[in-house]
Amino acid sequence: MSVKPEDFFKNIISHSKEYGYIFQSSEIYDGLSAVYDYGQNGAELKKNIREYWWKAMVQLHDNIVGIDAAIFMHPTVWKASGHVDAFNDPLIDNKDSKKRYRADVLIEEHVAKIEDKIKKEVEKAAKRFENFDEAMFRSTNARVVEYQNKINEINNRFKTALNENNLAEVRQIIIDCEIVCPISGSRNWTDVRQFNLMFSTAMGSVSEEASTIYLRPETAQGIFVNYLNVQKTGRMKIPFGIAQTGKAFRNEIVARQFIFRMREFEQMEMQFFVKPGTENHWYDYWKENRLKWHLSLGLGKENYKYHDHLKLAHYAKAACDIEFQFPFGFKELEGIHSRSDFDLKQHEEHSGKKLQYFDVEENKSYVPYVVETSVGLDRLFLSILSAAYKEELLENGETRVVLSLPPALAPTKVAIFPLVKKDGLPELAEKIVSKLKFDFNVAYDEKDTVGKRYRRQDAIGTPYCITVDHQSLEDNCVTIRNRDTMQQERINIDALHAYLEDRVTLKSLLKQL
RNA sequence: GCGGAAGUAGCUCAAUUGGUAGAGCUCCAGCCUUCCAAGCUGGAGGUUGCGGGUUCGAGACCCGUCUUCCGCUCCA
Repeated sequence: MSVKPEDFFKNIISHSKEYGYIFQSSEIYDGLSAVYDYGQNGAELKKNIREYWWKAMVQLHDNIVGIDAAIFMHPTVWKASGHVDAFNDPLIDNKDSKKRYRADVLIEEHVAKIEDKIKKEVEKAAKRFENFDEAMFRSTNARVVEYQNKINEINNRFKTALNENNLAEVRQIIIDCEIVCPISGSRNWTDVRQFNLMFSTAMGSVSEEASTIYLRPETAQGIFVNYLNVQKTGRMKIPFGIAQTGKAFRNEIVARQFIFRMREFEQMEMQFFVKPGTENHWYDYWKENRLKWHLSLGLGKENYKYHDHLKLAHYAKAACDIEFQFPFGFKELEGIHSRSDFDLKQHEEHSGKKLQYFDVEENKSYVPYVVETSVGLDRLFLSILSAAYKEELLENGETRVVLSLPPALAPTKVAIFPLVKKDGLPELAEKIVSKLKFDFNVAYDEKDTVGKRYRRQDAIGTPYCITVDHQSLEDNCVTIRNRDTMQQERINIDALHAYLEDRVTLKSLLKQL
């Protein structure tokens, strides 16, 4: 590929728009930042990816079932999950170094520094005196008392400021403490801004009755709050899983890189409930199983790798990402997390309901542990699109743009052309269309030269093109042309259905798993 | 959010120091009848991202705003 990487990514974005895959949201009104719409081809591709995931998870596993929980949930759900706190950081920028910090972290670090000073005083004194009484020293030594008062004052001010949501005061604390930026060493700070990563809206028709509810930032909680419903009504035995696909919303500070990080995105998650003590086994199982699923798409083994997390989220015991080589580098595609019993325990606490499982073999109840697989549908879409997009230089010197999508996922499976627009060829082509259209997405095109029509289908990733010629009227055969190799073979019209069935259906992918 | 670059037809790009917005491809109708985008004729498509200002006159200059791309953090 002679194209520069940054141009290559730009070309993919242009191509997506030009061929009806992805449009920017509200484009005629100048667009909306980090929100995108799927066009006529994008919607088909996305639907096919979702369906492949769903079948691989739900249909092929007899112990996994799927649900579709609402986007709106009771506000307490997000208190229990930790999102209200964890997604709520006061941020401040240093104007000189252009670095961004969490205001609370800056203050906490400052307090820690003062505590260090106290510690040093204590250590010095401990060396000087025999029979050293530390508590006595701390309460009487003038310097230490002064330090301690300072710490108390800062902490009190900070706590009050946070409770009152007084961001100006948070900034004032930073200024009063003479906190400097570690990089620039300056005190040239911006205002403190609160970034709530959850979108909120109001429920209720009358404003007094209205209560704030959130648009879910992840689909997982819809599974956890329904865990008992599904387990009981489905007579599920541990280990079992609950799968779900759906929209989630995050008010990202920096949302960028096309559809990689959007404010509204779609997740495909599966929470697997296991007996405590077996979680490591299932964690390893799903790590392997999910990579296998990705590899079945045939986009190249070298484009995937695991990335084990060293720093873990508050709920996690172990976590790893499956990363994909996007045009802008290896980035997270799917996360596999060992979430322990954190979520169900939290919901037990906040709801007051028992969310346990009675294990007949063990003859006791316990809160199951959870292993989660969570993949971003839009990221998956982008990974497939960017691996499929190719600008080829042909032997005759021409270039060809082709989307080598996995045939089972392609929006249009087959295009049917009459070689010329007369002599009864269109009629025969139409006949083939009406025969195939019940089982496959088909396209019909009679405009321009056949070569041009091939290229148009290449550009949207149609895996096969069927051409009806004069000979077809005599021998009932047509040529079928392969998108990737551009090779043609002659095949009887009656054999078309079986030919396509073997090559373009989800079944062909599912069989590999 | 901060800094840098950019925004002209569906796409890629022009437009002399400020003087009537163009080309190629695409698209549509027709001719031709050809198995890999290249023939012929005609046609559609733009309040130059949006709003204001300077000017006799702005695509160009100034201010604001929106959006995209590249860096700085988190995540699916």
